Amino acid sequence: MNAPVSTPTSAPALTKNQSLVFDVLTRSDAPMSAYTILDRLRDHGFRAPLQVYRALDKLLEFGMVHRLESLNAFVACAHPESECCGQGHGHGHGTVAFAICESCGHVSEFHDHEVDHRLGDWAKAKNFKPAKTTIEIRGLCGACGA
Amino acid sequence: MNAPVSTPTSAPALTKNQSLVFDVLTRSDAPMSAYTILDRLRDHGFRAPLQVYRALDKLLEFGMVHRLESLNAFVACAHPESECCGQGHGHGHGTVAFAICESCGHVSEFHDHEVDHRLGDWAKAKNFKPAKTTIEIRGLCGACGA
DNA sequence: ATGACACACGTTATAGCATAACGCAATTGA
DNA sequence: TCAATTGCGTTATGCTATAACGTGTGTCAT
Ligand SMILES: [Zn+2]
Ligand SMILES: [Zn+2]
Ligand SMILES: [Zn+2]
Ligand SMILES: [Zn+2]
Repeated sequence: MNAPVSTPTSAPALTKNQSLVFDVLTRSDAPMSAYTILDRLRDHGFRAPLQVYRALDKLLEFGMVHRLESLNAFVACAHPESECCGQGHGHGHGTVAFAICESCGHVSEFHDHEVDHRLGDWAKAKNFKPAKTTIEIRGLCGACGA
Repeated sequence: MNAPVSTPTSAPALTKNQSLVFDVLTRSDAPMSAYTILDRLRDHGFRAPLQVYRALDKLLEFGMVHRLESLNAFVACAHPESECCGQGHGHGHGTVAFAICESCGHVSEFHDHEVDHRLGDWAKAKNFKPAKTTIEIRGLCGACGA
């Protein structure tokens, strides 16, 4: 009874908990910490952090959610579904960057091919095998900037 | 008696605690968490996390130490002291990137002008005012890679 | 000198983020 | 049917970071 529920749409089937977490993140206009998500889902039966973390682990694996390392928080993926450097797993997007407004909390997700290549070249030159790349710009968005 | 001690060399004068923390980080060949630093300094009178965090805050401000967001850990700056995009504060280096080996823990700090500009251009186009940029590549270093 | 101020420090307590370890239930596939 | 896998719920624990309080010490203007 806890198995993922298949849908007629695309994307991997989500379990109930995964759907709940994903919905909360999707509706939010700012990153959320795992504990904030937990609080939003108390009414839906969530009682412990692990319920959230387990769902997040899967959503991250599916590429439907991103973790913001500099914030210890999570956002729903904002990709237009299909991007240039599809790289195999899940949603299929390569390295992505985030611009995080420290005033209003808004996050812009974007991909810059050039940056990606440039870092790839450095890695190749140093014989470094990249697994996951984090790019986060903290600052003030257009609406909040002086 | 707790004021910074002036030295004949360059760089800002460090207090005793700041020096101790910086020395530990400098001697380490891998990033250290604040609590690991604390443990290393018990013999020197450190008893509480705040002693470490306060020293780290200053060292970060001076640009002598960097925080690795994806690791919640800290490293001594590995710059050759003077770099291209000096940007005012402290040591005077612009945005820097880190390649972190997930096997041996070794960290390479580098600066890529092109990447820096590219992200700057994106920000300018979006009217986003960057304050601090994080770039971290996790993977396997040349020595550890298959 | 004396007071105001800034700053480093030490201590205790608390807040916030993340995982370990256990056992149960349902699904899958041999 | 049996074993392997996956998701789930619960309790306890560990790691990371800061709040709030008070102390001592230099600096500098009065
Ligand atoms: Zn995305
Ligand atoms: Zn904003
Ligand atoms: Zn540096
Ligand atoms: Zn290595």
